[in-house]
Amino acid sequence: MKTLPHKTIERLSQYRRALLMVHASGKTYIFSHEIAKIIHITAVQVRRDIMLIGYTGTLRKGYNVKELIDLIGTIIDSEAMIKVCVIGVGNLGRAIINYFSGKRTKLSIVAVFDSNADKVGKKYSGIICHDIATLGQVVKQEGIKVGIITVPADQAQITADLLVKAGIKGILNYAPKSVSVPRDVHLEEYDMITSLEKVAFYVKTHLD
Amino acid sequence: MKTLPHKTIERLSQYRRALLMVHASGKTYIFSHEIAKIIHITAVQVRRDIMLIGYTGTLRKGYNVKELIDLIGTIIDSEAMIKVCVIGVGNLGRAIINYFSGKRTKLSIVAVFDSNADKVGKKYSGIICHDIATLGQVVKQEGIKVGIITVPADQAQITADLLVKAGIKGILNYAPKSVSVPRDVHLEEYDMITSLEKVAFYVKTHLD
DNA sequence: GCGCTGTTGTTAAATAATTAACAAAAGGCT
DNA sequence: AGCCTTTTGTTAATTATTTAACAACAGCGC
Repeated sequence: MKTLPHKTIERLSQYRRALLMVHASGKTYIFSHEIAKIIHITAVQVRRDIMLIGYTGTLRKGYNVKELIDLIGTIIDSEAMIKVCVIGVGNLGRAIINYFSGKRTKLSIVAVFDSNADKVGKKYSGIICHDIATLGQVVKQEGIKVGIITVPADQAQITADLLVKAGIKGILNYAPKSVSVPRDVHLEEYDMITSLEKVAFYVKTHLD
Repeated sequence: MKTLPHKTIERLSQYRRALLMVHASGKTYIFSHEIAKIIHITAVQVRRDIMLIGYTGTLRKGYNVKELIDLIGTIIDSEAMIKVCVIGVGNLGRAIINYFSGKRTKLSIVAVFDSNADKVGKKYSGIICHDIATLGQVVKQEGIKVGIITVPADQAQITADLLVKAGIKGILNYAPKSVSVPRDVHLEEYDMITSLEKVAFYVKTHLD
């Protein structure tokens, strides 16, 4: 299969989440427009994405929910479990740990790091907090592949460097400062202030 | 000016953040490639965005940092202060309140809501927490225009409905469930699990 | 002064993503 | 059976965004 569009990858994750809920409710087949409704996009886009991953539904019955969930799993999940760590146990770090724990079988937060001595040794949602000084060691030992940065802006780059040095392959950066990483490390960045300012912008222009 | 691309709006917010730092460091002029370096994008894109907002730099000197900051302000900020509220004082809600308070002059979180009686009446980063039952009243009274949803997934839609009914014009939804709103309310949604799964996907494909 | 270098502003080309269009087929209805 | 409706799968068109290309020009070195 040729490479999937980035946006399709994101939507596949959303489709799965929606389908899991639908599946839990006992429904076995679903139409493209029903999926579209849940995610608030168009049915065409759903069908197109599903076409891209090579799945085929049944005419006039729609897609088999279970099969589609499983297929999306084979596309976006790794065969082996991917281990994740969170650096920075502030409110945001705790929100992520708490919110994420146990939600996915192939993706798991296995370690948390902080520089604050009061937090080291404590458990957060069952995951023990290590001293950030031990990051390299723990990451290598556990085979952690992804790091989520939730430290203050001024420590973002240092943290990213530490992660890269430890052999991490993917970084999700929530610090309000862009970091640089080598080409072979996948980086996603998200800043809440930017999003809020964007909403405010459209609210403003709408008021005019 | 014709309408700016959505992506440009996002970048303007990032440019401003970067420029504020540069300004604080005492630098008065900056080249497009310097801005690009900070944000990790290309210089062409920076110049193009700046062209779109109608600013003109000085050849061989670059852009006047202060002027550019101010111009971006006139584009993305509202003339009057835009008031924002947060619904859901869990870890994520607190992270946002804490992180955002006092960062912008034209955008301010003025109220927080929760349904948990233990939280109502308490202050978070100086902002008092109201009972969610009073949301409509407070929003109207204060003239709040934007709401940030940080409640659990199963309460997301109810919360969105409440906000819309109260007359909110923009919503930033962090609950892991898409909500529907009328056409005239601007909606941004962001889900951390989707982002994490996306990173994991690219890490996986890189390992192959 | 003249050519060289570096930088902007802008138009054009390329790439990415969404939306439209529609043939094909399954099932219901008469 | 024949027709109508619904839904998929796919190709084509459209729209959005990024990237490339390059003219213009300011200042520097000689």
